[in-house]
Amino acid sequence: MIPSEMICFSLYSANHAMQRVYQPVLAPLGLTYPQFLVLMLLWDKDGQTVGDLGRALQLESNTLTPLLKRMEALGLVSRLRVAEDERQVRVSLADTGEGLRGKADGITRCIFEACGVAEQELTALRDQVIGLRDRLRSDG
Amino acid sequence: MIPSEMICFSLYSANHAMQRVYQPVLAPLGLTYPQFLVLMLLWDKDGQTVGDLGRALQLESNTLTPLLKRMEALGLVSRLRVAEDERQVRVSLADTGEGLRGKADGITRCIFEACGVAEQELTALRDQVIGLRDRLRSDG
DNA sequence: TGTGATTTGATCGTGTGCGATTTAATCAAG
DNA sequence: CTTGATTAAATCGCACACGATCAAATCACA
Repeated sequence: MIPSEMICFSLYSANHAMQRVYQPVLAPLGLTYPQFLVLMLLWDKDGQTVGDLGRALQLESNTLTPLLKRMEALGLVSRLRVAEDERQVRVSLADTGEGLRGKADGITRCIFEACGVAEQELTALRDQVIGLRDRLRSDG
Repeated sequence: MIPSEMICFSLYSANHAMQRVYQPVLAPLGLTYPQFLVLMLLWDKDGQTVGDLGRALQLESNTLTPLLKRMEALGLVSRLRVAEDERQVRVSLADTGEGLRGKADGITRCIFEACGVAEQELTALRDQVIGLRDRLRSDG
């Protein structure tokens, strides 16, 4: 059995292919793919904590903290301890991050076209992939 | 919400979930997930060049060279310049890598069970994901 | 109230992953 | 033959990703 036959490798390579499609779109904005994911979450709901973002992206603070610090240095977000619970850090959109909000639609449309699939078919595939992901998570 | 916006994330998170399933299986063998992928390719066909492996995994030499050097240091593979074309490097299974060959079936079966899906359904999903991946590649 | 357990981020080291560049070998046109 | 283009790896720098661990804040409960 060779890797290309396996579901794991199909996800591995499809994820890579997706990131290669995003790269030329995000690079002019000075964003990486994980940074864009964080912005998407904040555009939807600003002021989430590091833990909130981690639960959404399935990433821990050891990945998020340096990532968010880089985004802070770029003026994309700001980081502030929560007054009621000083353990938590609230992440909010800063000027540059807020300014990019208008670009999001164009980017997602661009990616959708690169998929070359009808919207309905893409939605069905997404749900199947998410279903598999959740079964994998529950077994862990 | 546009699906293309989410299909990317479903692949991203499903790939993460898959690697988390592999990790406890591979760690006792001292392997990482990409290292396991390389071994799978070599178990199928030994003596491939760096370029061959790169085309199969969609990775460049800047990723593969350090990875293969680590695998060489672990006794998993050996690296040798090709005599007929000194630009190429042939990667072959070494003792430790050959010795792990017998474990492959158990690992893939273990992953399959973690998916919690009938084989037929998993195969269909795999083909859809690969189809999407190839359309993404062709547009790039 | 006080003390141990828990929660939340941060830090550290290692292993990918990739854009850009470099080096060495081979090829191709004259 | 030679010289410029091409190809295959290697190198470098940077950004994730994660296991292990730490520090500080908060909680739980006697």
